[in-house]
Amino acid sequence: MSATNTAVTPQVAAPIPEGPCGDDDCGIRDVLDRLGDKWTVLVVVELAKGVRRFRELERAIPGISQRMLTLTTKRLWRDGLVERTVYPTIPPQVEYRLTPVGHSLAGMVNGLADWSREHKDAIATARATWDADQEADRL
Amino acid sequence: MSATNTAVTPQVAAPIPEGPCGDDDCGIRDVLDRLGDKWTVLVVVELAKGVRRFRELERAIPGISQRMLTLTTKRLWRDGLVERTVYPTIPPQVEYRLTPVGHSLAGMVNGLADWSREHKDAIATARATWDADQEADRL
DNA sequence: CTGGATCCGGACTGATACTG
DNA sequence: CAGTATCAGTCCGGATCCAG
Repeated sequence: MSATNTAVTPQVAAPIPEGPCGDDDCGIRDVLDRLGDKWTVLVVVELAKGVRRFRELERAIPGISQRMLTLTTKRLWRDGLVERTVYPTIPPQVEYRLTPVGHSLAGMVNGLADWSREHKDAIATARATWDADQEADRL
Repeated sequence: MSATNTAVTPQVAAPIPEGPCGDDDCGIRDVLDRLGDKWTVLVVVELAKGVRRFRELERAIPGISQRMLTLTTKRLWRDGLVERTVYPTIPPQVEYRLTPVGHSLAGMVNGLADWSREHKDAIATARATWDADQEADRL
């Protein structure tokens, strides 16, 4: 961090060659990186329905592992999208709920879900057609 | 897929063996898997501005490799989100442009971008605060 | 109940070299 | 210019065991 002495530092310390950011691709990445991972969206959707405890989330999202649930909720918590309330009882009890920002994200996600449902068939069809064409071309 | 005798051909017959699918997490995965990978969004955003050739896309998206651009465009093409026009000239020339469906996706993406820009700071702040708190707790 | 720590296999990505 | 093929490095996700 001390810029005073670091004369050379042959490190590849140039991983921020971001350039474009001209119109639309500015902070998109931040959001999509999160939406990209399998579970974040599902957790958000589930929490959009109301307050949930750890176990409840786990049960509500078939296939998620404790590890992933922990990581996902932690990230959402860290980003201020989820509020985490701990009751120091025995056994422990932790409640998760969306913050206002989290709710707005849930809104976006629902928009995506709508789009997805709306174009799902079209995409599937296009894909099938494409595959068929490729097959045909090779023969 | 050549259905020889399919009398009815239940196109959408697949009831989607998904477990939950109760409200919102039906086909979301399909879309987000695509939005998740680093480049798809950027390509879509770029193509939303107009027709682009391969090289143009490559230049417009700093950091993308030919390989990734090829894969990304191919996937979008396959899904019917992008149209691919080949001019058998010398040298070859290939144009990419969004299909109507692709444009609607671009619309969604822009919505995400707006949301992202709107809450970017809030998230950054929350994250910083969170990190600080964690630090504090350990001391 | 909640969640941290570790091991490990698979998927995705990027760099490079080659073809038409 | 447009695209394919190969290879190696990285990271994510899942399973498991352990702790408060």
